[in-house]
Amino acid sequence: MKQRPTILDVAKQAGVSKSTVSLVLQGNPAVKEETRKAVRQAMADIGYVYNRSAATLRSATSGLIGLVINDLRNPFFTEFAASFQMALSEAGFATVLANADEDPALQRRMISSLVEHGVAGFIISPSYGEEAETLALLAGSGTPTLQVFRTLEAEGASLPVLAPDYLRGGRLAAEHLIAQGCRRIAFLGGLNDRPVTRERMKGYLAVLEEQGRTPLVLTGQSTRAFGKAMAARLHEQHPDVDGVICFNDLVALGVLSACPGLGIRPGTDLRVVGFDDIEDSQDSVPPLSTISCNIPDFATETARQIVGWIREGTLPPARALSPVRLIVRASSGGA
Amino acid sequence: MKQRPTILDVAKQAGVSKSTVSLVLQGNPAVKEETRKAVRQAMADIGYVYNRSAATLRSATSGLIGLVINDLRNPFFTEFAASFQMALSEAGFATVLANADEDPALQRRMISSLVEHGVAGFIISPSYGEEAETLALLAGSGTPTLQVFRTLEAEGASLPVLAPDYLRGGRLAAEHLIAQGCRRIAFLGGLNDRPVTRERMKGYLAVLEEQGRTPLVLTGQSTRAFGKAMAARLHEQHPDVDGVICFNDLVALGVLSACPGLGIRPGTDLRVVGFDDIEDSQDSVPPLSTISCNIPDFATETARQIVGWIREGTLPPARALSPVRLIVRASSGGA
DNA sequence: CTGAAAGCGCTTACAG
DNA sequence: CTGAAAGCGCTTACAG
Repeated sequence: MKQRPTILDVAKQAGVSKSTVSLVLQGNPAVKEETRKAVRQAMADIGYVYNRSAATLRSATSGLIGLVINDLRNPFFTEFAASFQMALSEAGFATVLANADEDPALQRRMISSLVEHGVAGFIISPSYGEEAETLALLAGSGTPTLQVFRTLEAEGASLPVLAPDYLRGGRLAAEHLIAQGCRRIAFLGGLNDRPVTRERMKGYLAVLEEQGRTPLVLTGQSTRAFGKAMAARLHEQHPDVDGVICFNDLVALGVLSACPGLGIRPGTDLRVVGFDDIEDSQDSVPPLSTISCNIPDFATETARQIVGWIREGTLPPARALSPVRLIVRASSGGA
Repeated sequence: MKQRPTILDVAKQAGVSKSTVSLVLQGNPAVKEETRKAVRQAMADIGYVYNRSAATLRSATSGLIGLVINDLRNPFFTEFAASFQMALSEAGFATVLANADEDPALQRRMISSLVEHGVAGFIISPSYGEEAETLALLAGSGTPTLQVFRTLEAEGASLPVLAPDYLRGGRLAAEHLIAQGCRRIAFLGGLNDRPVTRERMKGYLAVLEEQGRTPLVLTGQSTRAFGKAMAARLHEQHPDVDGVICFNDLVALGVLSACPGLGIRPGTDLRVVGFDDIEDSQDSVPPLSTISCNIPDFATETARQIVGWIREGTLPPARALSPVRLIVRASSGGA
C-alpha cells in the first residue's frame, strides 16, 4: 500500500512548485485561474488528501474548536451541541467534544487534553467547581474561550459569556400567567444556589413584587421526577396555587404528567409554563407553554463569535444576552 | 508574550537531551526513574504543553477518533455519544464529533474533513444514502472504521458492525406481552424499509407466528406525535388490540400520553412496550416497559473495539450483536 | 505570479 | 540508558 500523496506529488503531477500548490490550497488569489485548475485536477487525479496536522504544526493554528459541555445527556445541551457543530463545520472548523458530566476535575483534564490537541478556541458550558484552577488553565493556554449558558468566575479572572436572557424569560412567564388570570403563582425547581436558577427566579420575583403578590418558591432538582413530586405537594399543601413557572421543561413535564392522577386539569385548574422549549414540549399532554432560548440561533451566534475572535481577533462582549421568547401553548390555557 | 516551551526547553531545564524528554513523554521504560522525575519536574516548572500536532505529523497517528452520528438530536444517540466520549477519553483519545443530520451528502463532507484532520479511527452510525461513495471514501482513507446501530452496505464493500440484538428485543417484547395475557398485539412505528425496523419487527413476527396469531403492523415515523396518532387509530379501528410493541420509546410515550384522553387505561386495557430505554421512560405515566440496549455498556464496548483495532490491529468481528434486555414497568402491567 | 530554502515540534532509527 | 541527525508535510518569508 503506497503512502499518501503530499503536495510535492501534486506539484510534480501539475508541473508547478510545491509553493504554488500550497497557495492554491489556501485560496490565495495571486494564483492564475488556469494554474489553479491544473493543480486541482492533479489533486483529484492522484487522490491527494490535505494533511491538517502538518499545516497546524507550521502555522500554529488548528481548525479544531473544543466544545466542553457540563451535561451532554441533557437534551437542551445536546441540541446546542448539534446545532453548533453544524454551524461551525460551515465555517470550516471541526468540533472536538468533551462531556464533563458536571465533574470539575474531569472538566480540567479534558480541557488540558484539548489544549494539547491545539484547539483554536473553546466553547464552554462549565461545570461548577475548581473555578480558579480552570480559569488559570484556560488563561495560561491563551486560547480564545467563550462561556455559554453558565458563568465561571474567580477573583479578577473571567471570560466572555453569551447566555440567554434568563431574567427576561422569568418576567415573560410571570407576566403571561398574570394576564391569564392566575391568582397565586409558584416557581418550581432549579438548584437554589445556582446562578441560572437565580436569574430565572429573579424575573419571576420582580413581577410578583411589582404586583404586590406573595411569591412561593420550591427549588430542587431539575427533573421530571421532581416536577411530579412537587405537583402532589402543591395539591396538598398549597391548593390555592393556580399557576406555576418551572425552572425548566423537564420539571414542567413532570408536573403535567402528574396532573391527571391528582384530578387537576392542566391549563385550567393549574396553568404551567416551562423553560427551554425542548422538543418534547410540543408533544406533551397538553402541549407545554415555555420560554424558548432559540437554541439554533444561539448556536449560530456562538459560532460567529468564536470564529470572529479566532480569525479577526474580535473579542466578544464581556457579557452578552441573547433574546428569549414566550411560546404559548395549551398548558397555560393560551390560544 | 513568550511562545510555548518545547521539549528542547524541557531538555535544557532538566539537563538531558531532547530524545530523553520524548522517551519520557511516551512512557518508555528504558528511562531511569530518577531521570523521569527530573524531566517531569522540569515540564511542570516551565509550563510545558505537549504539542500533539507535531507528534501526529511525525508518527502519522493522531489521538483523535471521529464520531459520525446520523441524528444527534435523538436522545438515544446523544446518550451513546456522551458515554462513548467518556470511555474514549479514558483510553487517551479525544472525540471529534459530526452530526450528519440524516443527510448523506453532509455525511460525506464531514467524513472528508475528519480524514484531513487525520483521525485514527471512525465510529459511524450512518445516514442512509450514497452508500457506495461513502464506503469508498472510508476504504480509500484506510482508516479503521466501525459501524454502530445501523449498517451501510454496497456490493462487495462493507465494514464491521456492532449493533444491539434488535431481533431478540422484538422477541422479548412479544413474549412478555403474551405472558401478560394479551390477545392481540400490534407493532407500531419505524419506517418500513429500514433495516432496524425490519429487525425489531422480525422478532415480533416470529413470536406471533409461533403462536399462530395474526400480526398487525402500523409502521411510520418514530416520534411521539406518531404514537399519539396511532393510539387514536387503534382505539377506533382496532379496539381488540390489547398490547403494542413500539419501534422506540418515543412512539410508546406518545401512545401513553394519548391514553387518558381516549379513556384507555395503559397497563390494563392496553399494555405498551417501547424500545431503547431512554431516560424519559422511567418517568412517564405510567412508567414505560421497554427493551434496553444498555447504551453505556454498548459505548464502552465500541470504544474497546476501535481502540483495539487502532493499537493492536485487532479487526472487530464483521457483525457483532450486543445483548438487550426487557425492562418491565407498569405500562405493560408488570410487577 | 513561481521557485528554493528554512522551520514548526515532535519521533525515529542509529550510534555510543 | 543518552545524544546527534534526519524527517513527517505543510507554510512562510524572500528572491526572482
